[in-house]
Amino acid sequence: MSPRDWKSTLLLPKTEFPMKADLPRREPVRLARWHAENLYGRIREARAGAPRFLLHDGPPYANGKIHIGTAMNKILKDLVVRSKTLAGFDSPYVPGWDCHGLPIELSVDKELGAKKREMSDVAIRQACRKFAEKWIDDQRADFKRLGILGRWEAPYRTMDFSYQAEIAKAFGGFVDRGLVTFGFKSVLWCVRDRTALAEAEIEYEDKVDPSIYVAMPMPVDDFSSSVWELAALGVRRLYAVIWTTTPWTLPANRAITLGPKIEYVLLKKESEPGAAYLVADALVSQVTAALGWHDASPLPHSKKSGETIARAGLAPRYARPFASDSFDNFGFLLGEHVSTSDGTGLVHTAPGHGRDDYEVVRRHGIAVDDAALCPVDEGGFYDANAPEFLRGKRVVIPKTPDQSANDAVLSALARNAAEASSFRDHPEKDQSGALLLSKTSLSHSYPHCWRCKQPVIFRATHQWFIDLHAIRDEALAEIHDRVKWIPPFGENRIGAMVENRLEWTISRQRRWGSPITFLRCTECKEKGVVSHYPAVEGNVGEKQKREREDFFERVRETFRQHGADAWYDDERFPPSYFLRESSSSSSSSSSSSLSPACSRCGGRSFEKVKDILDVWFDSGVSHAAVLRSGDYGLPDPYTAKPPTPVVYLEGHDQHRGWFQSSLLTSVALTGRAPYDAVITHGFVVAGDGRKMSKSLGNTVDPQDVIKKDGADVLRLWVASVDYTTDDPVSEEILKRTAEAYRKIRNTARFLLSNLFDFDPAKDSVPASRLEPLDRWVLDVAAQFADEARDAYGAYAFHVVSRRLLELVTTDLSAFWCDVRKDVLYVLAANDPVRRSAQTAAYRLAETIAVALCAICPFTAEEIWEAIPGNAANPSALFLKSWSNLQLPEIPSSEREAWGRVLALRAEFLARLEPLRRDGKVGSAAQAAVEIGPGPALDADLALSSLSEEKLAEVLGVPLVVRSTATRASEQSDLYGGLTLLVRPAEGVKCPRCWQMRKNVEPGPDGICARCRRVVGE
RNA sequence: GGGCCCGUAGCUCAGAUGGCUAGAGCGCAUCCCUGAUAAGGAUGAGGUCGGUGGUUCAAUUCCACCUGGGCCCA
Repeated sequence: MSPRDWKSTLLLPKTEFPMKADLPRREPVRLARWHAENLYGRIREARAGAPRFLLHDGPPYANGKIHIGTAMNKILKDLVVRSKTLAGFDSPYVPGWDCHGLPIELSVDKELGAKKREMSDVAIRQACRKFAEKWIDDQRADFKRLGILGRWEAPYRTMDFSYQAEIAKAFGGFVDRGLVTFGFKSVLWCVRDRTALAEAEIEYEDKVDPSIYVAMPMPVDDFSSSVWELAALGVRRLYAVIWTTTPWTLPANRAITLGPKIEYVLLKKESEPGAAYLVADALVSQVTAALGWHDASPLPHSKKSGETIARAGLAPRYARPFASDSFDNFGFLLGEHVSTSDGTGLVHTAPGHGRDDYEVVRRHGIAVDDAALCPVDEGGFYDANAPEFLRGKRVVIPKTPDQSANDAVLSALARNAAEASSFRDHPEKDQSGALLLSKTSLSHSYPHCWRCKQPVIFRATHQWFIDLHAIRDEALAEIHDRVKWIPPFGENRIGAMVENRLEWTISRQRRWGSPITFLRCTECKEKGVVSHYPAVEGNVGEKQKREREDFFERVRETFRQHGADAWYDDERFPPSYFLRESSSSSSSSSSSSLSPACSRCGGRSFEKVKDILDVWFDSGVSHAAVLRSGDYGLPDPYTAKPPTPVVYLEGHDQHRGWFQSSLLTSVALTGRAPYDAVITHGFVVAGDGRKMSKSLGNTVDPQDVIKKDGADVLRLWVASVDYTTDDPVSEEILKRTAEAYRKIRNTARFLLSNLFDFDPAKDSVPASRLEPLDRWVLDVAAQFADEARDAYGAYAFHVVSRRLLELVTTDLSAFWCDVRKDVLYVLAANDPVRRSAQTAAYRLAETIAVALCAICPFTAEEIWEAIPGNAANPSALFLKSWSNLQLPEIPSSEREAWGRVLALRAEFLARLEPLRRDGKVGSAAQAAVEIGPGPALDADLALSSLSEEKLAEVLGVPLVVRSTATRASEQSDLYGGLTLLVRPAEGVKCPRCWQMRKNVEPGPDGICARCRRVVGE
């Protein structure tokens, strides 16, 4: 006869909650339900009227699949939104997309191929729109799959008609403030395709160019004599030596740039008494070697810094070549970009043909607005601004040697060299007296057009700018005084960038974007004059101001209705369309109102400017287009009372990008920063800390993680890293994350499985009647909840996830759950002690679900709905807040007492180990403890209401004996030398509760007295 | 080349204003349990705190330089 089956009399855990998460399969099901029941909308309704908190989405660019960095960014945002909701706020989230711009246009170019040439602007733009829409759909599906909660059915898109209208309005606002200017700027230019190129359209390839040294004469006059003791040095002729690989830019020379800290000397040749050549001290040997000047050496006491030379303050100081007036130049300028790694340390500066050149001139406050600064036309030919004998020569890719600008320039210079008198009156001679000192050739890396593969040039072209001078101080004040930067170094970073930024070039010669809505007078254009309507200048009369306002309002209305495509549709919306009076204009217009005229020539024929705005302008005005306009279901956060806090959260690369464009536009238009706080995160890198790249094969694809582990694991990873630095991700790291996930899941499952017969309404034990151990564990949960709430408040998500994991592993799984099994399984269902433990388990499960609901929403809800009483309305979890958690706390004295008791437990476990090693006991359940006398311990036990019996439960042993004897060998460090003896427990293992008991009944079916009482019979 | 930032055990993180044998969780090793079971528990081994120099009675913590890495510029 087999022994009786006591197991069936136990209340063993029971649950439907699966141990295996199977997230890749289950998450989509839950997602579909959230969508079907409009969870986002329900949360909005439930939180209506609550204090509002606004995370404003920075729009990702709609041209490809999301990568791990995009995923992390969106998950972090979701953590903010969900944790704020959890904190009781109404925290809406309207996701957005950045839709205009070059990358999309280029992709569409590629798709269209030759067809593009026959397509209208509007048709091209529609193709771009389709392309963006496709990727928005793709990305939206991925974001939703990540569990990001938001207004996905109505996101904002910078190509929305309403958004385009707001862009145009914002642009008008800039014009109104007088911040928009028009001028020249050096941009990359392909002379074959006759078009400006963006950095992304450039390929670097080797090219052979002339390498020349040129000496430009400096007059021996008051200026030069104020710097050097020329008379004493015996100098009668003075030259500044420059080096260049683009001789064709010499006719555009306007300055020589020196390094402020670089030391310069005067070189003298034995063979050429009376002449001196200015070069950088550090480059003397390099230059003399290159020129073959074996007899050259620096003049004594001629060493001067660039700063000294340039600041001497007397102009002009050198003769520039190829000019009718050689002294018509900006003289010596200072530039930090000057180096002594090659050349002469004196940089030939042509603001019409170089980016640095342009910058250095602008930084000296010199306007670059004269067409003569760039004597090269669209095809790369010298134009009327070049000396007559150079006109028609081509600066790059000449078809014949005769057409070569470089050759023409070099021979003109050569005619000067060595004072060859026979050329004195040659018509194709440079008159400045510049000397070609040396000409060799050099192979170097040079930018080429990616389409036609030809070398490109820098060429000054008409561009639109936003002048940042007027708003810089305001912007800096906002950066430093209003905005909270998280982490704090963001303040430095963006502050330095804004301080050093000269201007914002906002025009692009492209089609896919929001247009710069100005008209240009065609009559003036024929005369080579630029005249715009409405007035560009800030300082205009009332009438012009009103005209301008009307015009931009007309544009805004049109775009709102028809989109910015209207600007490109000259048939339906000719220039005159925009010149009609705005419908919102209040003036009683006479029916015979004349269309406006060009302020310069009085002409009435206009064409549209077809440049588009820099895409950073588009996304930069999202605060206006999305937050202020009301077009996307959001009440204006800035005028709300009290104002709604607005937070931006992006990678720290956006200090130069969106954070800055948003700040500048908002300051210019409204005088304040658009955000109250800016959170930045680092970049996702590979496991070894290096950047991810497809060629290295070290990328992690979010799709793969979702397919393998599920979105919740990816989310837990995001929540576990300190996002303020770079964030490595690798298979190993994700494996660790998945393990942590399983730990949390299994512990929750244990709690749930012990609630199968628990009805919270009927069976809950009030806090005052909870068992000491359960009071303690709920206090631990309360402490955790406080810390988690604070950490969420500080956006320190990794602190939340770490603390949650610690709670779950240490306090729950390894201790409370383990020790509580006896009570939960063995006692009668309704035993108050068991109900106490269940009450604790119930609250703990709730706590885990709530704490986890932002980090792992799928799993949190799964836990939540498995809690008794919640199945009917699982997503109610997402309407909970911390205050819904009922976690009784205990006095700190009791908490501290528990701390010491648990130290006693640790000591006991350590002392148990030798017995286990010797095979005397298997586990704590087979051990007994004899504890010596200790008044301090007695006090702690009293504080924590622990009888000897309950202390035994805490230690997980069947018996604790207090003895009066003190044996030195058993002394511990606790309680001033408390004695602690661990030994095998006496008695017999009860077949029902598996505890070692002395009171087990004899016979094959004998059980202990406690079990007998439970079982009855 | 410049600006900003980062570098604590295999992994993720703690380590106010410099001060005990640098901590936690995970992982790992060994052991236990088999009534959370493709689970659970215990114990333990792991760190020249990126490197060098300096300030100090004392530095992971302050300073300088170097090195590796990231972002943004040039």
